[in-house]
Amino acid sequence: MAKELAKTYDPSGIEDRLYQKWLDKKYFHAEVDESKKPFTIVIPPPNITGQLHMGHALDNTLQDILIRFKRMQGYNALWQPGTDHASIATEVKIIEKLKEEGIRKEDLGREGFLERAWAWRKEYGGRIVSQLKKMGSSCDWDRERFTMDEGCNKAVNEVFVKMYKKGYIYKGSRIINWCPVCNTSISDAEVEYQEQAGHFWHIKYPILNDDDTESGEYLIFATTRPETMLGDTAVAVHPEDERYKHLIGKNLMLPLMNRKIPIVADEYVDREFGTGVVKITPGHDPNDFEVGKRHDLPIINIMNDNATINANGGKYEGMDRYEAREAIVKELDAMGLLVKIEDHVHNVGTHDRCKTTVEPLVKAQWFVKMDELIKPAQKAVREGEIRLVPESMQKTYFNWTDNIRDWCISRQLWWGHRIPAYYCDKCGETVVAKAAPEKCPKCGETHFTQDPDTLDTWFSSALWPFSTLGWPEQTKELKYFYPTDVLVTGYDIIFFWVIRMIFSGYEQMGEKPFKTVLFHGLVRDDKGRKMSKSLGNGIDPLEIIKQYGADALRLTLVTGNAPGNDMRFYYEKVEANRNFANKIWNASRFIMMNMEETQPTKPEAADLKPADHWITSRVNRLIKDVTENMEKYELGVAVQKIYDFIWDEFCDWYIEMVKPRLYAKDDAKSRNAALYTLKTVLIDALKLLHPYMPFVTEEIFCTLQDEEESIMVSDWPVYDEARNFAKEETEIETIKEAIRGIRNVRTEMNVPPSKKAQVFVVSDSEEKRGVFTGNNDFFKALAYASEVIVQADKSGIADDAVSVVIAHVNIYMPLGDLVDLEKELERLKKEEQRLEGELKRVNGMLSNEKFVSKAPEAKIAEEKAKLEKYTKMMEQVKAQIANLAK
RNA sequence: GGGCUCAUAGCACAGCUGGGAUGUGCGUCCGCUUCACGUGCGGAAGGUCACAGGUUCGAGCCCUGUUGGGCCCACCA
Repeated sequence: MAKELAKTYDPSGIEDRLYQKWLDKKYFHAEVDESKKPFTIVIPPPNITGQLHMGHALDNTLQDILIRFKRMQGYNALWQPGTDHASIATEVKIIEKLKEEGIRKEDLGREGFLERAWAWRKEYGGRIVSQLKKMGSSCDWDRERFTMDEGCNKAVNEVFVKMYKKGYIYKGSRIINWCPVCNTSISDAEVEYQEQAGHFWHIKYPILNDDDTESGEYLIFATTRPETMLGDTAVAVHPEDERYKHLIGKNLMLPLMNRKIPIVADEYVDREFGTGVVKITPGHDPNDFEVGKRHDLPIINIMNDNATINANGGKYEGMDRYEAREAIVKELDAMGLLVKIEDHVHNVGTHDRCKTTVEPLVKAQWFVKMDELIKPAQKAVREGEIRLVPESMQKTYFNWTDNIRDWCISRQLWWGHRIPAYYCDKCGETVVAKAAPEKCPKCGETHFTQDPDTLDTWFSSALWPFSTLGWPEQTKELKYFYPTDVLVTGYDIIFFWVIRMIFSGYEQMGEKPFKTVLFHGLVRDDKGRKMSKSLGNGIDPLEIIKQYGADALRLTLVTGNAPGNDMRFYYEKVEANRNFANKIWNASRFIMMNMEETQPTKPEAADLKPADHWITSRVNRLIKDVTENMEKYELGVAVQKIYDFIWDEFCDWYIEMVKPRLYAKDDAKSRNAALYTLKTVLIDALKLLHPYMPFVTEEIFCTLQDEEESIMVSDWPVYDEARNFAKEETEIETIKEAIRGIRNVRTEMNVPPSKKAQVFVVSDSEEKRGVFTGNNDFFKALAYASEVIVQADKSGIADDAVSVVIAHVNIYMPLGDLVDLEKELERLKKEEQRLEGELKRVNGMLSNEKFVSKAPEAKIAEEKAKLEKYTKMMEQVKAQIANLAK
């Protein structure tokens, strides 16, 4: 006996209950099972600092759709979840919190700070997970991992030591990006360039004679960062520059510091730009650093880690970089060395986390050498071993891999994987090992100090596809679930994450980490702007779920969107999708109300009507299309088809067609056949929809079946040739066309629905007449007919009856006074015109010799059929016009 | 400077390997208390598929160029 369903679908309450049921039944859990084929997705681990935002919502919806789809198809589906320690993001957050308590991280010391950090993780780390659950994500939570858990740490150490031994990891002094606020180095990828209004300070340095006396001549140049002059060790000009050629090799006096510096020649200088003279500060500018190397210039570091001037800055020691800038400009001006100041807009590198202007500094850091490592990653994508969806992302991918630079992996932070390098307290020997060494291999000393730095967050994320499956242990999970099948992620982290996982997979596992990468875009606000904290235009997915339900949100995020494209978020769209959930709910409710007394049984073939075959054939086709689309990751296209099928074909047509049979209780067999078809087609549609809208579909499925079984572990529908009914499809299409024509005419004539009329169906084709007599039950109802009369000719039909012309059939409705003959004539003339156009087009094509000789036969046949159809329709319309004119 | 990407109805978007602009949501107009749903039903209006060439029997889709958005990388001091 079917349960009673509420009149409108209310997701609140239902969703949590169903999710709990799925958890209790362990449906999300996957165990290694050699008898089944695995299908694996590893989650892009959200930051433990994170709050669920629309980006997560989209990312996780896509993954959940794929995993539920494959699970229903019979795969052993594993969605491996976990979270990321997000070193900088988290450390910044904790420091902020400490600040509220008036504590600096140094006060706590490393141990104390880490204690706080772990406590923080314990308190907030689970928040994002519980939020993902609200989305309906079917992750195997029993396998939840954390990028800094014991296993991941083991994997990190293993990789670090191995790559160090291979020479892929090295320590070197390089100019790196330094964030003076976070007090750490950051990688190139973490630098964000911002346009800022600044100044060009034009400054001149005195040129020295060979005997070091001032020549009275000057070299003028411009700089945006005058304070760096304290660290200048040269001035460069272009070797071919006629203006300065004679000065090359001479020296200048660096003002304020009173240091003699050379004039060097370097191709790097652009003669066209400014005065064609560049001051060289190898310690504080990446380009200058390179110039310095070429000319063997000394590197002078004038800055402390907090961006104040150090002892090398002479009397400016202790000043902040901007304070020093002001003081220096003032003094140069006083000395008459400041030529002019210009306004200048330029790009300034800032730290993407805290927006502080980064300071290029020369520091000893750990790097990963990329030139060899990247090769298999390039090859894999080039040769199709790894597929990127959409394919156009390959271009971005190669743009990155082709220009790759060594990866700075050390961070001067405490929260993260500590670098497994140990320095001998006595002789300073470096030992890289998974654990602290017993004694120094060089001097035998037993005391070591571990490198204080930690690793870039992405170092552990790069190992995620295999570290989560147990690597470096050779677990059965690793053997079974690796390589994973799909990675779903935003195109914005191709470089940060995707590329690094790929080369790490090949290097550590000797195998790709995943077969396909499905990219999605950004979720923007309704004006197309990025959602951001600073703009305050972010929309909280949890709020949407509360208001409209998770299903409506999920559908909103995937419909009408192609892979890799950005999308805009509209409340109206969510509302529309909420309405869709309600629509299915009510259709199901209707079916169940009609099944209250008896459950339908499988009908005899003879009891099935054309309409039943039609909808069966349609859903069968839908199964094929949707499955194909989903296999190709065309998730938005697939769900659009399901939506259209359910709303238009199933609800607006089939249910309406079947109503007369449900209400007429005298023909039990026909009623049973209709109910059976309603139920089976609905179940098929629900199954197809389930990956997208897991909650409503489950609730209805369970109520409909009246059992505890779950749709999420039911079998995915399979296309079945035996459920194809081409003849009935054409038949029903004819009836639909007739009904649409009748409705159309009636609306145009302002005939109220309550006013029923006789409907004459005239056709010289016996077959066509059969179609109408065979479907009379619903045709009569949907055509607002008081009576349907099917006959071979026009006898007995009033001359002023309104006519509807469809292919091979003429329909007449004697509406008497309700019809304005003038208007009717006008309508027919319009129809005549339309047909004329159609005929012209078809004839044009068919009389084109080139078309007939070159186009495929099927296409030609199609056009010929149309020609015949339109010709016939034209004859009828012309006859009717002549008739009315009488 | 280099690369990528987009331009389709008033708005936001789909449109698979080229075959009548096929379509969705919102909006607009007209009509409907039809016993599942007004979170609904029926009907309608609205598009030179940015522009200019080309390939083709045939182009929204392929090629070239132009214009105008967006993104990424580089960072000329």
